[in-house]
Amino acid sequence: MTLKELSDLLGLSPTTVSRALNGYPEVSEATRKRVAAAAREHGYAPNTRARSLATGRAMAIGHVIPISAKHEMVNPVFGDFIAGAGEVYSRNGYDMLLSVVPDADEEAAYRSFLTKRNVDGIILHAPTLTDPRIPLLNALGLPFVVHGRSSEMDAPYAWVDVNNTRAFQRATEFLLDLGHRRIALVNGLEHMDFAIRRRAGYEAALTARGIAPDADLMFAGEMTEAQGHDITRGLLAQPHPPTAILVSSMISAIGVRRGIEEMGLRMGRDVSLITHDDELSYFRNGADIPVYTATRSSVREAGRKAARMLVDIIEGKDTPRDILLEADLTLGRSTGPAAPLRMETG
Amino acid sequence: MTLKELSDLLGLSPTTVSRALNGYPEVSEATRKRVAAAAREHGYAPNTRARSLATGRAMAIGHVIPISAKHEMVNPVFGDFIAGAGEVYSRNGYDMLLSVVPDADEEAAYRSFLTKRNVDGIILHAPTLTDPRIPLLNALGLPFVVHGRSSEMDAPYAWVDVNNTRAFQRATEFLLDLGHRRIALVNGLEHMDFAIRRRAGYEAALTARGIAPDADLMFAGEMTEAQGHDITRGLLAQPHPPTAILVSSMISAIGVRRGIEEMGLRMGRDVSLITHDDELSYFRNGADIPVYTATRSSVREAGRKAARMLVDIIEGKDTPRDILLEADLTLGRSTGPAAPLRMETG
DNA sequence: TTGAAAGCGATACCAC
DNA sequence: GTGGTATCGCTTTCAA
Repeated sequence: MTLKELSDLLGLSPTTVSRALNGYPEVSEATRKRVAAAAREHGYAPNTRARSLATGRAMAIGHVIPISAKHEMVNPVFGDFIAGAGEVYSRNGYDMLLSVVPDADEEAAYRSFLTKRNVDGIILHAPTLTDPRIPLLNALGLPFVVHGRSSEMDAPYAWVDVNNTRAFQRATEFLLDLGHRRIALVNGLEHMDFAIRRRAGYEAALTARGIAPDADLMFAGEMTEAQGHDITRGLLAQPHPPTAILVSSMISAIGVRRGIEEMGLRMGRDVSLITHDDELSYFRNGADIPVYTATRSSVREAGRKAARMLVDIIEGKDTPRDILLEADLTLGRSTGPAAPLRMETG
Repeated sequence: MTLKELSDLLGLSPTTVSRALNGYPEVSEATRKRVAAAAREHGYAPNTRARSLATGRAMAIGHVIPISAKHEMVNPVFGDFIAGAGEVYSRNGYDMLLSVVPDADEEAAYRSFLTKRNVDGIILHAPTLTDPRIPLLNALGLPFVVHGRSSEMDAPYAWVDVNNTRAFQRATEFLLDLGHRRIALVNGLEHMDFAIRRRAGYEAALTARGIAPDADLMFAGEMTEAQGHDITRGLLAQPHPPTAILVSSMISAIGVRRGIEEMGLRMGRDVSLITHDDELSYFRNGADIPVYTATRSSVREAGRKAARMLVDIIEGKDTPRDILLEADLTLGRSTGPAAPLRMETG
C-alpha cells in the first residue's frame, strides 16, 4: 500500500493524505480522522526510503561498534547500552544502524555513513584519551554524542558517561576500610579513557590513605576471560599476593574467579573481589555500606540518555550537552545475605 | 556529490556514470576508468536511499533483539552473534538494522520492517519450540534465517544452530566420568528451543548411565546473575546438595559462583561447574579430554554463517538451508594448568 | 482546506 | 557504447 493507492481509495490527493498523516494543521479534522482510519485499516505505512529521500533525513542513527582485531570479542556492555538507546529510537521513529568494524577501519565507517547519507547522527563508543574521531566527526559535520569522554580532547563535544573515577575510588576506599592494603587492579587497555579514569580513582583512594600505588599490582589489557585468568594466576603466585582485586569488567572477572579457584583459594577469605559492571556486584559489609560501581542497568540508562541527547540535537531541540551518571550500586538488586568482603585479621 | 554533479563534471550522462560504477558490461574500459578515478577523487558515494528507492532493494538486514520485559537484560551472546553477522554484511554492502523490542511487541516490529520496506531480510533470534514468528514471516514473504531452531514447527525454514543437545550431553557425560552423580542443571526458560535441547542432552546422558533425572536438580529461568545466585544458594542448602552444576549461561554462572563463594564452599572440591558459553570453559581431566560446549567464538561463527546464508537467499544464490555447528571446546583457548573438575572420593 | 506538480538521487528501459 | 526519460514513494511549494 502506497500513499497514492491510499489517496485514490479515499478520493483525495496524495498531498492531503500526507498532510493528514503527518499532523499538518491545515487539514480539516474530519479528513484527518477519515485518513487515519483508512491508513490503519489498510495497514499503510510510509516507505522509509522514499520519505527520507524527500525530506533529506535518514531517520536513522548509526552506532559503530569497534571490535578488537586481536580478540574479536565484543564488550557485553554494548548490548546493554544499545538496548537502552534502542528504546528511545523506536519511540521517536528512528532506526538504529549498527556497523561492526575492526578498530582500524573505523574512520572509513564514519565517512561511509556520511557519504551514503544513511544516518542523521551517530553515537561514538569507547573513546580514547585524545580520540581522533571527535575532530573527524566535527569536520564532517555529522551530529554525534560520545558514550564516555575523551579527556585530553579540547574540542567541544556532547557526551554521556558514568562516573568511573568515583566508582573506583569508592570501591577502593571500601576495600581499604575492610583492612585491605594490597589491592590489585585488573583494568582495561589504558589508551581507553574509561580505563585511565578508573585507575585514577583507584590511585587517589590509595594515596589518600598514604599507600603508594604499586605497579606490580596494576594491570591493563583487553578485558577477556583469559586476561583475568592469567593475571590472577600470576598475582596469586607472587610471594606477597594481594588480598583483594578490583576488576574493570564482568568478563575479566570470570577469569579472575577461575584463577582464584584454580589456586585453591577461597573467595572472601583468601582474596576479595569487586567487579565493576556485574549486576550482582553489590558488596556490603556488616554495616550495609554500598559500594559505587556501574551495573549493567546503569549502562542501559546511559544508552537511553545518550540517545535522547542525540535525537534532541538532531531535531534542533534544546538539550544538555553532557551528562555524568553516578552509577550507584544501591540501584542494584540485593538477594539473600550478602557475602562479606572480609579481611582476615588472623 | 551526486551522480548528476559527477556526470556533469565528466561531460557524461548520469546513465553512463551509473553503469560504469556498477560494473555494467556495455561501458568502454576507458570510460569506466575515467569515471572510477573521478568518483574516487571527489569522494562520490551513491545515496543509499535514492538507490534503494530505485532498485526496490533496501540493502539492509534487520535483527530483532527481544528483551525480556521483566529483567531488561540483553543476552550477551547477541553481541557476539551480531559481530559475526556484521562482518559478512559489510563485506557484501549490507547495512544492519537493529530493532530492540520488548518481547511482546516483536510481531509489530516484523510487520513494520515489511511495511516500511527498510530491510531485505531478517535474522530471527531466540526461537521458541513452536515459534509463531516463523509462519508470520513466511506469510509476509520476507526472507529470513533463524538463529537456532523451532523443533515443533513443521513449516520449512532456514537456520543455523550450535549442537546444544550434544554439548550438554558431552558435558554431563564428562561429569559422570569424574564420578559425579548429583549434577544440577541451571537452564534458560524452557519455552526456548535451545533450553529444551540442552535439557534433553543432559537427561540423555544421565539416563544412559541409569540415573533418573531429578526434578529437584533442574532449574529453568531467565539467565541472569540473580538466577544463578538464588538457585545455587537454594541447592547448596539442601540436605543432599549436588556435587556438580551445569550452567547454560555465562551470566547465570557469575551468580552461581557467587552463591558457591557465599556458602563458603570451594570450587572443584565441594562443587564442580561447567558453563556453556564462557570462553574460558575448557575443562579437562587428567587425561586431557575436552568437553564440548559453545564458546563466544563459536557464537560469532554462527553469526557469520547465518548472515552468509541470508545474503545468499536474498540474492537468489544457491545455499544450504540449514547448518548445525558442533561447538567444540577444543577451539577454546587454553592457558596455564587446567582446573580439575575432580570428584571428592573421601 | 485541498490539489497539481516539482523535486529528492538513483536505476533501468528504450532509442540511437 | 552512450544518452534521454520514466520511475521508485514521498514531501513541499505554490495556486486555487
